[in-house]
Amino acid sequence: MTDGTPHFNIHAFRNALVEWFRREGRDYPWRRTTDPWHILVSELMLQQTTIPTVLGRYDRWMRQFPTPAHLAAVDEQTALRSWEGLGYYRRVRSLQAIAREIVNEFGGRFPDNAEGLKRLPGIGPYTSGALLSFAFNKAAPIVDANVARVLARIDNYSVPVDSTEGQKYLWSRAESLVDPEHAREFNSAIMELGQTCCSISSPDCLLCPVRPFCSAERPETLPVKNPKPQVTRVEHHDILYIRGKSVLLAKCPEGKRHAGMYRFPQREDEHTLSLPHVLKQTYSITRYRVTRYIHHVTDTPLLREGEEFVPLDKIHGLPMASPDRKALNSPTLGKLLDHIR
DNA sequence: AATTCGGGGCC
DNA sequence: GGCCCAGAATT
Repeated sequence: MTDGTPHFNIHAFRNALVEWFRREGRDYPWRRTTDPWHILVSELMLQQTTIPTVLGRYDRWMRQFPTPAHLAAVDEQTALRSWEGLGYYRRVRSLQAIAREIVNEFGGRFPDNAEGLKRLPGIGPYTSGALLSFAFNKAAPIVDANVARVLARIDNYSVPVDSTEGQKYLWSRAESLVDPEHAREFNSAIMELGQTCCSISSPDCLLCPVRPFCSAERPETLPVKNPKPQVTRVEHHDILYIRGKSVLLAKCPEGKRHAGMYRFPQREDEHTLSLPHVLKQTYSITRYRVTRYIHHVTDTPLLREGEEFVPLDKIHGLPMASPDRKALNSPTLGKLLDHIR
């Protein structure tokens, strides 16, 4: 059933969804504000990151950087350190670049149109629509994983939602559905529906406010997605080398993964590999399944580009990826580092 | 059109 | 362990 059929009354659909949201919608910090800076921070944090994770970080970030000027004023290292643990660190670089542009070029004001917003780094179709609707209450469409799931089910649409054709269809559909009178609430509502009634594996259609408008025959089988890339297993060998009260760390180069962040130096030579490891970790990063060994080196290693000795009391302030921070805070390494504390 | 970029939470 | 996510940028 689509809005071309006599059964689909678009006004009734919008009203049912918005009224349900007014009753049942959950309270998030980013739903208590229309300040574009606060909305922008929440949207960048939430890109490919779950609400529970962001809830644990959002308020602290907003206290530290209450305005674009606050983030614009600190160095990149500080921004990365504050983002630590959230991953996809390009997001915080984009956020800081936006903050500086807003302050220095736009007199502290955000663009309120899609063309202006999409020119900013890290802002694509979704985040642009989110800012326009959540901050400015403009009738811009949004399509995220929640909206894609809801729309695919409502239309019983079985083309992969992550295909070009699927994306084109969903964006067009979202644009035709968004309520021009209540854009902010409508977009919040359709996302909320995807998180609650219209969840992935066990949709609760009995509680769904828009069930009369839904064509899904087997909702749990929708949406269809393209297959994921295969997981590759890799092994990394890194070193812990202590000199005086300092530890040898490497700064990750620009343009690569974890750019600007610090890590334990990598060594894959036979001598290092022959040393027993003091720590073994396994973790996943994007499509890689990593087994990582940290070897305790006592002979002075040859220093490489980007490697430097960092006093132990300075390491806390440097940005590190989660596995490295966890390694540093592990009891095993902690015991070794206690000697130089 | 495919790949790169993290990490935590959940099952 | 595998799966998922309030995506965007790059190749």
